Amino acid sequence: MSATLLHADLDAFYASVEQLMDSTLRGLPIAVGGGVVLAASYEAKVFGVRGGMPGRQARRLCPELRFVPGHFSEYQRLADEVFAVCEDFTPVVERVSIDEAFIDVAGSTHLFGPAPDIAATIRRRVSDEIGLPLSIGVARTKHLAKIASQVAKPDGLVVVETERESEFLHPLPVELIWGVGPVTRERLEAEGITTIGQLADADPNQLEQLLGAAVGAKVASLARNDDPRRVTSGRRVRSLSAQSANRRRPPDPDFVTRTLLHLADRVSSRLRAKHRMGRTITGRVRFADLRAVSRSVTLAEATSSTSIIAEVARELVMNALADHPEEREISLLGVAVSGLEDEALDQPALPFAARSKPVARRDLERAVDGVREKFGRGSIGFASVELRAQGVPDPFRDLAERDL
DNA sequence: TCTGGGGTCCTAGGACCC
DNA sequence: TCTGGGGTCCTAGGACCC
Repeated sequence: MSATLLHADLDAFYASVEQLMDSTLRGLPIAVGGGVVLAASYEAKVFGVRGGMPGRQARRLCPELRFVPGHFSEYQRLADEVFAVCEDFTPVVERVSIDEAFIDVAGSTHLFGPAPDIAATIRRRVSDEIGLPLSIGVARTKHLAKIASQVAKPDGLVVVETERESEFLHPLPVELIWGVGPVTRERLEAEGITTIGQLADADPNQLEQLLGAAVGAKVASLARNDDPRRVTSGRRVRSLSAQSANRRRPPDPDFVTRTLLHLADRVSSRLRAKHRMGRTITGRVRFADLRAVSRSVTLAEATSSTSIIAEVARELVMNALADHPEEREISLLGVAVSGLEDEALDQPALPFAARSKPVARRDLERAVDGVREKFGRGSIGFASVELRAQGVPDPFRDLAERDL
């Protein structure tokens, strides 16, 4: 088997788009966002600015940092253009997020040449035609290709020849393995394991002891370079959720009710748009100290109803709050729906009054969906007005919940 | 003045059934 | 009557990814 699998990853994507659209931003440390850094340019990363970082901290690290508001619909449009270029070479393109994808060119090399040449052509075309830097890793497996693209950044191409895989992999730090985050890295380091090579040599039983059966086995097999995953397009979503952080405040029942209605509305309208319903509803609360708790319940029947999801979530959150009377303030509320099923067939065209209550309610909510489709989300809705004023802009939420 | 939002998968204990 | 094992579902929490 040869190296025909590509991992393509747009560099500092949101920030690169802003620099593309406004040439005066090029070469400058910029951050997309305000209260929170959603993305930082490479010039800003040099100072230690990272995505997810509070704006204040970022300013402290880099006083000349320029904050720019996001152009969220542009991000979607440009990313789609980039991966359309990839699809000129093969239909086997698996988007894993807005800014990255796996591409299997095994069936295309007889037309377009060796995989590294295809990768170089894609990079050149994306640069010439769209103007964005794209890093690509080429290897025999997904895992190696992904690591190669990380090593290639910024704006580079790294090819891992099949006969040099161990040579490439073993000196690299363990945190480059997909699934090794801060906690796992720390645990491994405590055992003296810091490189992938050391991990590959470690006793599998010891790793399972240390990390749990599943994580231990996965990490060990990736370190030993055993990764059978194929490139596939079209996985179905397994859960949908919405949450909103707020300034610390007492859990006033009225605020909780209105916020959960808004969140339930976001989740349920997405469910209805996908013709899906869910049986398990989860309510989440985060307290002032950032400790979070959740309560969930599985219903006898799946639902996509705004009012049912909102009401159940309210009960769950109220129960969670009652279990923690010592907590005086909350900092986040969330709603999730899982256990998804395809929507049941509609009830036949009974007269409105003769339909069951849930179906009548769903018809009402569908009507709301229809108005929004025509006039925009803000045109009609549940408790959305006050929520818009706080936190992250809705266009970013829309982007985060997009379908790839 | 301690960090956004949307996801996936795993674990562990308990309930319940056979 | 007691003991045992296996399987599945549910719930709460956690690690990790983009």
